[in-house]
Amino acid sequence: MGINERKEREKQQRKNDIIDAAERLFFKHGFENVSMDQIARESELAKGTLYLYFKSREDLHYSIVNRVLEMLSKVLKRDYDKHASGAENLINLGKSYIAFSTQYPDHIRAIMMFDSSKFEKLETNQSLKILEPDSPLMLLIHIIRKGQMDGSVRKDIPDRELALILWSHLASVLELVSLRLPLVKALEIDENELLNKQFEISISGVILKQ
Amino acid sequence: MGINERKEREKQQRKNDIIDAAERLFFKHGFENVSMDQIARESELAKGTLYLYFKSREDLHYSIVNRVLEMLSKVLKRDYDKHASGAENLINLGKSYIAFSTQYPDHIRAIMMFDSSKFEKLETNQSLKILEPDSPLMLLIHIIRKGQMDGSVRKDIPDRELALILWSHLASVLELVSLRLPLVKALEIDENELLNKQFEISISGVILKQ
DNA sequence: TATAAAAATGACTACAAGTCATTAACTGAA
DNA sequence: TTCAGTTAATGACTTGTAGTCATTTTTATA
Repeated sequence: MGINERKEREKQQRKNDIIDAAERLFFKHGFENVSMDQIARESELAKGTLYLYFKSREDLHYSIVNRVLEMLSKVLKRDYDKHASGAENLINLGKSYIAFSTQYPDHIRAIMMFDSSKFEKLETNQSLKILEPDSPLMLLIHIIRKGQMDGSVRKDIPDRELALILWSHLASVLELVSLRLPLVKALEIDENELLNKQFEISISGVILKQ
Repeated sequence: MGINERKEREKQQRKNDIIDAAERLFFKHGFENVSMDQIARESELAKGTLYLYFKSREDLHYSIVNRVLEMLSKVLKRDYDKHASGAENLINLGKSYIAFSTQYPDHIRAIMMFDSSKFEKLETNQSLKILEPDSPLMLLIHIIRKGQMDGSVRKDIPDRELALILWSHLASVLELVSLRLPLVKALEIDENELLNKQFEISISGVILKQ
């Protein structure tokens, strides 16, 4: 059945086109300031059509987020070194994430703007993507487990718990820098230094000195 | 002019009454699900009146947040021990904050739900309240500075920077617990343990062993 | 008691999310 | 080719809500 395959491909393509259009507008004007009508116009479709591909505005937003997470995931995996220790990988992962956020500030903003309290407005499977094997969080858990095995990471806290803590630590400072920069500036703090220092603090609480 | 004073007092009172009403509804239904009309009804005023006291819905939300921060500030100050070292005070402050969040989960939710990207919709002076001398953040900076003076806290990172990092670390895990509990549960993690472990991790990266 | 100032009102406007009856495009069989 | 059935797309419409403002009510003052 070649036709059904083609249709499926076209459907995915269209979905991607809509996400592209939404992303363009979002990066330009900020998500808050972009309406579904505008997205429809930008993607050269009627508004109703958007709702054939996305359950809600939130769902569309999350699709952008999700694509960013996939990008991030690829970068993090690329930098993963299977011969290095868990601790080394942990440090690399943090650095990669920070580099990514410097390179794609708009994309990071998109992630940080997503309000997770609206999970119920998503297509049913969407919200569980963070728990899929390929997600950044899962990679982090894997690295921590590895570090606990090779003795370079503390063992007294379960891997999943440690991962969640490190992830949210880094994310919180990224959020500070990408959404609350005025506050950071008001305290006369350099945002890059802030990111690096925070990273050093939480990493030093987790890896074991050899 | 006793009359003007009385009027000012009544104005503040009314403002507080509106915040009370909004808070009741918010705690009951979640902020997203409460309209200005409902708040008007609950506070037995017309909708237009609300806008005499608050510039916008966001401004009203922030006023709730602000009152919570004042509560928190009082608690933290009460637990401040001027005879203890900076490090000890730092640990106490963290514990107090965590205890507060356990005691008043709704209030913490209100803080965490506030979207700081909407600062421009606030009454002009509102957004700067975090930088006022009495705020929790400023108390934290003070404690860190003290610790740096008495040698119980690392000196290589400026006080303001360290404070912001610690604050956002703790806040991020609180957010996880108060807004993203399903994720925490999906990873089979106990939320109280998560809070305590995260606290231990970031604090150990900051205080100096004697 | 009259007048001015301040406070409160709620009908109204503007705008955006989401729906759905209708129309258009495509497909596969006759 | 044609046509019926299916799938995709449309956009006018509904619904809900934030915020406004001309009007009314209340309060202070002379």
